[in-house]
Amino acid sequence: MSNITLAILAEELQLSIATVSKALRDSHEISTATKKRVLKKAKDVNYQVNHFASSLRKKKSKTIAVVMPEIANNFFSLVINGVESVAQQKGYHVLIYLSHENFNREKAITAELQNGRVDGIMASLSMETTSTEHLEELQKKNMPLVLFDRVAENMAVPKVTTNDFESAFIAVKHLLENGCRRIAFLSVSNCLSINKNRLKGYKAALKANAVPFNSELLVQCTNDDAKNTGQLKKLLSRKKRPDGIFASVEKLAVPCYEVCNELNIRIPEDIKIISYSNLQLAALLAPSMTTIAQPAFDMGRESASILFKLIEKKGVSPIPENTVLKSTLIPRNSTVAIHK
Amino acid sequence: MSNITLAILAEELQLSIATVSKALRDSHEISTATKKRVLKKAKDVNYQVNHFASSLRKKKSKTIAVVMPEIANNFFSLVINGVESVAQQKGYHVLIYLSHENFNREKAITAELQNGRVDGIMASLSMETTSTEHLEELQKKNMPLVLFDRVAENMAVPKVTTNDFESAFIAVKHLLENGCRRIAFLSVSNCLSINKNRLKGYKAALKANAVPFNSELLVQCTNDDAKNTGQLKKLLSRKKRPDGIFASVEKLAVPCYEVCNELNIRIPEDIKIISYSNLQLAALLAPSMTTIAQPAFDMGRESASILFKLIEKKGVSPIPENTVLKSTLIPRNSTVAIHK
DNA sequence: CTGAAAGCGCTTACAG
DNA sequence: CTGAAAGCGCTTACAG
Repeated sequence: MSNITLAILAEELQLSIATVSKALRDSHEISTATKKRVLKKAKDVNYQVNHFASSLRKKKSKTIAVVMPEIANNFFSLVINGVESVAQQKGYHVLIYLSHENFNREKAITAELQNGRVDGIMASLSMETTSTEHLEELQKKNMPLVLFDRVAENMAVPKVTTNDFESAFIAVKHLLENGCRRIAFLSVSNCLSINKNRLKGYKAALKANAVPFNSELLVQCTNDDAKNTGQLKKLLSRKKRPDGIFASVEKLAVPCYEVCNELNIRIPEDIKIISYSNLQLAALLAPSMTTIAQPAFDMGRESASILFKLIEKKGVSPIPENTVLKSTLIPRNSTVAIHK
Repeated sequence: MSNITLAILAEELQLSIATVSKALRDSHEISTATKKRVLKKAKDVNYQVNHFASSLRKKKSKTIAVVMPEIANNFFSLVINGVESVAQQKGYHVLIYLSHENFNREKAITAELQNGRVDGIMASLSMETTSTEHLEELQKKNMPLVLFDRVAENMAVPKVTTNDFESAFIAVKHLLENGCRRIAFLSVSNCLSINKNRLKGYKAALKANAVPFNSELLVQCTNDDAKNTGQLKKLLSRKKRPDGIFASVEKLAVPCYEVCNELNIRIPEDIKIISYSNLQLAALLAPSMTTIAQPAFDMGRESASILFKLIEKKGVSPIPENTVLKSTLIPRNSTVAIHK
């Protein structure tokens, strides 16, 4: 990367570096004629500001980091899409880091981001994350931080979530109304607030319908697909097996379908399934899957907007706001009541 | 972001900045005792090297950019996953840029990356891209560049692709063997080499089976989902409608299913469908979809590895290598022959 | 309106 | 083994 510097430009134009620099950033101190000359030359030789020098001097990087558990997942890639849409518009660059649901990895990532490489951070926590010291470290350094979806409720930072209690309540109510009485709640971690809220919604729906809560129907899954499938097989092989499944993550729904196929359990006749998912394809499954769609793109866009406000210290209330977006229940054939 | 600098560290340790800097990077010039002291202190106060100062000085950013058409797509998110796996291991940071299949956006992105912000670039071209001047600009500046999947064949840079001719040949052969005679090829752009190769494979398979080529069955799709659906509706409403569909992109297969449902065209009885796709879920569709799975994760990992070699100028042959990975045909129910 | 100079925080060739 | 000094390429307060 041999590059053109301000010094070279200044030399060729017979101007000082300062003048060229100011002309390039359209300073009012510089005459229009000079600006024109400089701009033309800069364009001709394809001059590009050295980002490191500029960032070092200005102490701003115009870069944000998005830290999340994974990316090969419709939800998170839609989030990135949303983030990119704002970032691009505001001239920010987006670094991506994946924790792979691993707490230590998440800690290592946030530790590395403290050196000013980024102006702000968006994070969605790993399923293993129970402590928030690594995030508080960022706060202490005044690093703008926004949490999304899988947030730490106790932290005083802006959070963007969906209405987890409500959507779980509605989903479980939907299952109950379609005749389910033994509804298994598949979750991915019981540490995260998102799951706590969904569990609360689940319990509240049961209570509202006078269905007793049964802790045996809470299944905690992991990041290991094979293990999860095994666990589900066990669950669905029980004598008193569930007649409804409420999956808190898209990736848990797929093995449910697979295990049901394998064990000849009919959906929705024998068991009804509903899952959080953003896949359009859910409509084409056999049977089509009832889903709760989270506004993933909007979450990304919203989180990024808040982060940029925070970075630019514009219109930010001293008390961090919680933004709660609404998920949508999309009823399909995996939960319809079968009238015999 | 109030930060600890080398100067502060040096002050507290009563050492020179140079010594502290060298100690931190484990220079052989520094005594073990001093190194220990410095390292301990650095850890205590959570010192982090300022990335911009360091990058400016060393002219290396330890950052790469991945430029691609979109991300809310299983293929590209799996690619990112692969990239991240190598980047993380090699201590590189990953910037993501989306062209949204827009040529001008792609040009703007690559133009912005010329200022040394990144040490290298991985790119997959937009469906609108027909000229490669913007990439040649990067080459001229000696920016390490690797193209993947949607590559510009004429450029002398390392390319990572899949065996598109072969996989198309096999897919079309599969359709022919299952009785199809009028096979529609849905493509996304005829500029990209990937499509040219797939088209060649398509034609070769027809020829090998003595089925005449019919240009009416080539359907060029766009980035506009609604438009594509309309086009497909027209195609499938024709009197002499196709009896087989070969979709070159995952996102074209889904509307095929939808339109078939709408028009009461049975899959696979009336029409057989095969598509490039990496979705596991394809197995759970109604009917399960025959796919050609591209090794997306491997492509990401491989491209990134080559890029890092290029950056570090280790073991790079003067002639850029073409890496061709193999896709896999996974036969499912959307293409099985129905024996009456 | 233009320019000289300081300094952002680091790394490294050189001196001692 | 340690340190003084130059310099990466930029921005900006200040002088003229």
